[in-house]
Amino acid sequence: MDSLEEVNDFVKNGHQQYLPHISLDSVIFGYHDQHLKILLLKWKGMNGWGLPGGFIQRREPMSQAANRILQERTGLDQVFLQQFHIFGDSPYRLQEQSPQEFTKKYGHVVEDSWLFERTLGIGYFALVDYSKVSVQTDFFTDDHQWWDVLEIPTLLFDHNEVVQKALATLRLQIYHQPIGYNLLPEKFTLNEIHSLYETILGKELDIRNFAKKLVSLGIVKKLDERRAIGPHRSPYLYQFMKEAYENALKQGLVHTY
Amino acid sequence: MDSLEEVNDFVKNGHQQYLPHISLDSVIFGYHDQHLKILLLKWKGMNGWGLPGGFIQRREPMSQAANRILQERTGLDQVFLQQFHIFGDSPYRLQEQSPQEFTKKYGHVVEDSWLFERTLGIGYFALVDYSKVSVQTDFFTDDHQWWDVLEIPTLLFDHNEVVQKALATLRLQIYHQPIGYNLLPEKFTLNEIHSLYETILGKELDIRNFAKKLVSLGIVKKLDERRAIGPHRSPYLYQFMKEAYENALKQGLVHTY
DNA sequence: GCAAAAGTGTTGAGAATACACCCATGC
DNA sequence: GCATGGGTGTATTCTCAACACTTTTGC
Repeated sequence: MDSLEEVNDFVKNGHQQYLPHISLDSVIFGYHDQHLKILLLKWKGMNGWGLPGGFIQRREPMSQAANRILQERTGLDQVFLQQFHIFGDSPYRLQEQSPQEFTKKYGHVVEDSWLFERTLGIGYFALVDYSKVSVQTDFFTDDHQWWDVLEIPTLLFDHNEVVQKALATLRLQIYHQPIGYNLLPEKFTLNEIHSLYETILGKELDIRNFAKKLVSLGIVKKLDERRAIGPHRSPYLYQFMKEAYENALKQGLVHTY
Repeated sequence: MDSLEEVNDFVKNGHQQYLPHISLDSVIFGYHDQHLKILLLKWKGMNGWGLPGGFIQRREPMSQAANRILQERTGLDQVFLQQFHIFGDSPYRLQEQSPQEFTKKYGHVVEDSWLFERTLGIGYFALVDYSKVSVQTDFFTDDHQWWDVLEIPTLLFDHNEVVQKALATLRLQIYHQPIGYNLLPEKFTLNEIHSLYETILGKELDIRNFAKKLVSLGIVKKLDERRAIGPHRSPYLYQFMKEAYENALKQGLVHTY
């Protein structure tokens, strides 16, 4: 959606293609340099940041819409993607938006649009390999940036609430499901997965006990390879045991870290 | 909504009052006689059972809508009520409904209605005191019944999936949150809460270990009272420690049963 | 006294935690 | 040789799980 014509059509007639009153909002987590980050977009004209999102096509399964939106935005496919909450209570989710606001923001006159009506937001979160993402912006957004989860600014709409809920869900989920397959490269060092878990949980984990745990759960295995890392001892590489991992995803784990 | 006029108006003009494309579906759990039960309604004309549900008013917070619908249906207020999933993938959630079908079901001619459009379902589950519920039916339903969760029949729409997901969520949640405050009378015996947990989890729990656990978590306390139960030894009564309970609700627990 | 349900404690195994020193590498 | 990060094992504590007999009560 780049040309003015396309945008005009979307604003005026989008409800013929998309379900009105429902948006999908994606919290895309990436992990880089021992920091857990979230992809934010800068809204044109509003001078503020918000989550990427989109709408569900009239005859498209909801989860397919979530995948499509992620794909369009990041180029990624087949990543971990999961709904976690619906947002329909905050003041922003109650009121209609005004046409004047819209015109002011985008310098674009519109009398009426399905976009101004009340919209509930379905929150999805994704875990992606930071390095593989190539972000597309569109007419409504003109910049993107990865933000450390500890330094998220005040966001547009109710998106701070959405991010907080996503984080809380991720932290809870890590007790029941293995996490990391989509956040780490295929082969990784113990330190990398260790600080990933520390980062997500926001607390320190003894690395020796942590390694024992992961291996005893059977979801990672130590390889016979090492990675050269400059002036220091070369760390061993680890890899997820795909089968055990998938199994744990489905069955759920009960344990602590 | 009883008179034909009201129903007609709802079918034709309901979208002026309610958000289209979105319904709320409630899985109402009650506990009675050592069985976990779900409240189902019998759909008029369709000869099948389904979950109670409703729609969100245009300017009503979503969670308030969920409470209102529960209140209208059961007379209950201030119970545990929580969203757990949105359903938008099953074949039933993809297609529009046909006016002919509607007419056949309700013996009622309608050309077109917002009710025929594709509708996503927001699943809520409630935990209620079985004995306090007094069920209201409406134009679309003509009977109600509590069904044992182990004996749920084939339901209308995608409601079997909704029920299964609600159960799975409840079972997962019981590892992180205390449950029972809304399902049991104020004072209860150890046996009662014990079989509640056994029922929800669908497995046996050693009653001695179970009691130790609950007390050590600090969410119930043993009272100095007993209940007379006929020809047998009188059991002690227990009570939830409201503060610790609320705390555990908010903070989450990590432990096993 | 007997049938039915309630009450109660201990032990062993396994898991979680805490903790510190040596190794490899490049400069 | 030294600075930096990586690697490894053991002892202690705690939690979980398993298990059976005695007490109360009304008839």
